[in-house]
Amino acid sequence: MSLDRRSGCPINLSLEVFGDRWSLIILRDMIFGGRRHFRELLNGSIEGIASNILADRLKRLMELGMLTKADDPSHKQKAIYSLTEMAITLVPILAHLGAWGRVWLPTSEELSIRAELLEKGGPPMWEKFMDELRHEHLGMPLDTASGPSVRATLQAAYQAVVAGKAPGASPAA
Amino acid sequence: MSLDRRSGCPINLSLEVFGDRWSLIILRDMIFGGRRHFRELLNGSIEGIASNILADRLKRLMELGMLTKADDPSHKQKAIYSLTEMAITLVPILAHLGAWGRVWLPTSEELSIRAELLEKGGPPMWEKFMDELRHEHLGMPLDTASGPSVRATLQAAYQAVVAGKAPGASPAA
DNA sequence: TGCAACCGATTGCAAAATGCAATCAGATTA
DNA sequence: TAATCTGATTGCATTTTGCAATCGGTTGCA
Repeated sequence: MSLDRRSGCPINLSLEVFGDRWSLIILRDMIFGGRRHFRELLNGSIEGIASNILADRLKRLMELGMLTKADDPSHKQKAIYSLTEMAITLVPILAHLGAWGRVWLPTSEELSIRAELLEKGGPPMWEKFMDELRHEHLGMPLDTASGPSVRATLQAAYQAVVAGKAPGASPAA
Repeated sequence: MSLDRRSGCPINLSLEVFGDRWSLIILRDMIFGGRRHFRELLNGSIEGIASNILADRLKRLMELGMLTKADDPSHKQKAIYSLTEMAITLVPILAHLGAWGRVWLPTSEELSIRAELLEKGGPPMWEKFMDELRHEHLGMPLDTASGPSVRATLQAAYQAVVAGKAPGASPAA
């Protein structure tokens, strides 16, 4: 896909790539949620994307070089979507965006705990996370002695908050 | 203005604020271009925003707490728009966004030189810039012995590139 | 073998957002 | 007083979005 190219300004061009209401949501679910299939993205995101919009955005993101698509060997009709390096390098931007939104917007506690952790982890954590994504999506080698994955760490924090808020659950899990 | 609040996720809420094609362009022109009036924003941006969209987005950004509007004392019919702290803290995000776009998208040299400088300046430069914006827009005191303003520095670099590219101009300015 | 469930989409349609040009009333300038 | 500039507003055609239904093929299970 070619950009409209309203101007050659880096900010404008970035907006032409993901300056809509869904592209970055899809990337967020792939990056932080680990989703790789159409249905996972369709049913997984709390915002409830429509299937035609999802199909359109996946196609667009592929044409822009942010995603690739491959056949899932285990299921003949399943397609598996992978992030490219171009998309993986969005991690610091998403971290900043999450941090900004957490400060200025009415975020919910359980959904902002991950942004908080990612902010506190800072660039070292982002780099570790990007390496893990490169491993998952690009098949790059991964440093073995690196402890639990960043995604697992973020997910555990999320679960802890949800458990703490759920009625009857043990807050001191 | 109330957000649609598709979800309380910080990234989603951030997208609901400026996840469209124009809001961040307007903020970019105010932050980096120093534009404060309707006409400056209308005619100044190279992307060419329509006046009804500009009016709508200014209103929306005001309702979201990103901008304020006041009468310009020098011209009775002129309105002057100011950034709030909420908008000023977008500077690091814009810096990251510009850096990302410069790497991955077909940016033009003259329009990406500012992003490059801002990236090289890093957080210290961003902080200085934000302080200058707080001075301009919020009337905060400014450290006096701080040299030329960040905006002037960025603008000078832009002019130098433009002069170097212009036929007949002196590249070694 | 049958059959329901699931796969990645596609289609049709109404509603909303966008882009564009013309226009507005008041204030300023010449 | 006439032209120009101010921040908008209006009307209208085009585009995008949101939503529900549906599609042909695949899979898992009885």
